Amino acid sequence: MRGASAARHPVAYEGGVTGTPRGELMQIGQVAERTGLSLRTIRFYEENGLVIPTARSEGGFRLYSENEVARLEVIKRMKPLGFSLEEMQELLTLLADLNAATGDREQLVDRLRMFHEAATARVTALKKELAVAEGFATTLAERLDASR
Amino acid sequence: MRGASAARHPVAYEGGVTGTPRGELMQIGQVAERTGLSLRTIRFYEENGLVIPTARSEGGFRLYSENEVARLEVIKRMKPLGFSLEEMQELLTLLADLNAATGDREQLVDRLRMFHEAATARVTALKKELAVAEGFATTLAERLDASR
DNA sequence: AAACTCGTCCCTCACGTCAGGGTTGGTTGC
DNA sequence: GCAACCAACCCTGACGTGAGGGACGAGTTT
Repeated sequence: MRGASAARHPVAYEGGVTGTPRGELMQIGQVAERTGLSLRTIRFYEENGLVIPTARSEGGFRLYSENEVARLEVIKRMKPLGFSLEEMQELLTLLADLNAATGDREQLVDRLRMFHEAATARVTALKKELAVAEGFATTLAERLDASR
Repeated sequence: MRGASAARHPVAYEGGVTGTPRGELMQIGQVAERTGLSLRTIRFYEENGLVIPTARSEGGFRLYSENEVARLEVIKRMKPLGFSLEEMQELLTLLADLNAATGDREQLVDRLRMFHEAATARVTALKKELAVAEGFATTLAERLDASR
């Protein structure tokens, strides 16, 4: 059995002591476990250029570093905003570019502003949805009460 | 041109004075206008047994009564709860059956309770999503601030 | 004639699911 | 000391799903 088997079950996967001694690469299953995403989803994200493994094993296994995991976590945070995968990719590279502090920040910041606007718009939409959902839930509750 | 043209735009569709003189049937376009759903969506709902026109014209046009419009409004209220069309249909008939006060209410009420539970669960999920969305939005705002 | 509607068909998005085969790495048998 | 084996893991590819969107050519209403 492989070392993975030890981490497969509830044996702690803590910082570098047992599991993956910092700097080591993990394969897709471990990434899925840590991010809560499905293997299929992670592969799908790759198909769409969102998260590309840093390496492949001899036999073709995807190998990821902490970097990719972080990227996936960001994506998870973006999801409720309802952006498409394409938009998420754009935003991710946009943020990276901004961090890289390359020349013409103007355009970048402009696009960032647009994303921010879209985000707040979506937030208000979500609030509205939530209100409707709550309303319907209480309607159901009343019906329940009525027919008791 | 149909009388609809007047109502097509923000002319109020108020109680039976101008528009559709109570008791009259309307065709799909008018229903779409009133509910804010697309024609395609309404037809799609029919395909799935959710809302069936009370009648058809000689030539096959769908004709709806206020009843159907009400049903569509209920569906609209359900949507944020994330139920599938099948579940929505079930819930709709369930509510109708309950109103009809037929025999074995026990089972019906039980199912209703399940729906209510699902609804509240979904509400908490929505709240969580909203929180994440808000969090990300402020993250974006901070980035914007930082690169100003 | 203009506006409206019909049914049919293919498209989208973000995955789920299934099939069939390959890889990894530890343990056995020789 | 090394081939065989095994379980767990992973691969690609293809098709399915849910909830519609869009386009089309033809028919209907007004």
